Amino acid sequence: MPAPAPPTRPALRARYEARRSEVVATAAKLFAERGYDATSMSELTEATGLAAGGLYHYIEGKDDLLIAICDELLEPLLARAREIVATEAPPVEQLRELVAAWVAHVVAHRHHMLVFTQERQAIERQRRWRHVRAQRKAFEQILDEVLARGEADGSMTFADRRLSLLALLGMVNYTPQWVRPGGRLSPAEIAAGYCEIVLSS
Amino acid sequence: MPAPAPPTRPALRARYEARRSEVVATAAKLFAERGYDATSMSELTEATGLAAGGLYHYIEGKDDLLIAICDELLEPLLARAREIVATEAPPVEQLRELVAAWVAHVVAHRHHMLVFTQERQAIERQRRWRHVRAQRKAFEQILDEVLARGEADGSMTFADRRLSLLALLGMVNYTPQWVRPGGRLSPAEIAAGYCEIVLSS
DNA sequence: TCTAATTTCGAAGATTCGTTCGGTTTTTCG
DNA sequence: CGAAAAACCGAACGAATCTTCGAAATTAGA
Repeated sequence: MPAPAPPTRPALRARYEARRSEVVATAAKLFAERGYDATSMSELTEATGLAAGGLYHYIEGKDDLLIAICDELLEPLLARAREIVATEAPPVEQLRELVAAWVAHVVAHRHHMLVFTQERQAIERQRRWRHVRAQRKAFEQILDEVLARGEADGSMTFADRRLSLLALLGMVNYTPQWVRPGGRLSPAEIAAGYCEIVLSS
Repeated sequence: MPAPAPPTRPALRARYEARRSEVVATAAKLFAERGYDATSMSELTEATGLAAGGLYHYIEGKDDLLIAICDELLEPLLARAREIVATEAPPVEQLRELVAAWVAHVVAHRHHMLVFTQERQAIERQRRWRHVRAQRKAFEQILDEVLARGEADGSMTFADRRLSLLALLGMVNYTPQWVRPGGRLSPAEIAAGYCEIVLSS
């Protein structure tokens, strides 16, 4: 997973990874604003303060950045989602927790999320894109299972559960396109609103 | 609006416009599959059967295609939406008609719609992108006004009307990413499902 | 302090891409 | 038919791109 020349000295690993993560975050911002293919490496060198050679010390190539952005977005979200569904809480409560964590994550990592949703074709032409797809599918399955348990115990009602899942995915994935930091609604309020819309059928 | 060399003979205008529209549709398919920046003009010449020079008989440049795709998508949809809200029907009925027409349009023009939603940054760096933005805003305002009228006469209830509008936009805009021609649900069923989700708060 | 590891530099190279333009073929219609 | 318009061709150009590589500068740790 790490780039071409990760340091062998253990003490330097942390600094290296932190710097790499900075580079990835800078790339996420640029890619979200201008698009992946339209962002040149020279724009990235300018934004990071590194020269071309220095940049390639932390990444394998431009492709690598796309996968890194998705990984940094999906891995912690998926971990949190697994924590929540491991709980004994009833399905409705689990769903509220899931959507709250999800929306908060999406808002906090707007740039990563915008790259993830807007650059689908660019991601799909990378070598390691199946890993990203697997993580996305895993998260969607966790959601679906919670909806299914809620439907089974009668605490949720859906005209078509699959459509409700897709609607929820659409809502949340669209959120980073309109949220503004310090906007009228907090992430928690947005999440609560989405839950009410989906659950009150 | 037309490309560099539109025919002066009136009888040929129709054929010219039809061929141009074919080119735009072919471009929409390629852009939707591979992304705008990642699609080369030589791929487009191969897909259209035209050579480079012949292609530029119908378009001003690669940029032009992006705007043309959005225009062909939004113009008829906006016209239909204006027809619907000019009706005397109650807000709930108007909303159902709007969403039905919208979803049907989005499914019928999946490729155009995928380009419109996925290539936002590419569109925004074009000269004529404000026209596209205005059409999108106009459609969203029509939707918002219908929701507002429904809320005013008590036929609809929203915890937060703005959030319900954004949720609806998210659902429908996400639809082309998962619909398959001949899938389990018809566009009409999808639209009805979305309306139920949004209205039953 | 000294050395080996790490970080950074930046010009050069190879490739790809969008567009142009002079000319040719096909079609229209008087 | 025949002349003007329309449609089309495809090689070539200039610009922009990502990545490489050898060397220099900096830093860590003994």
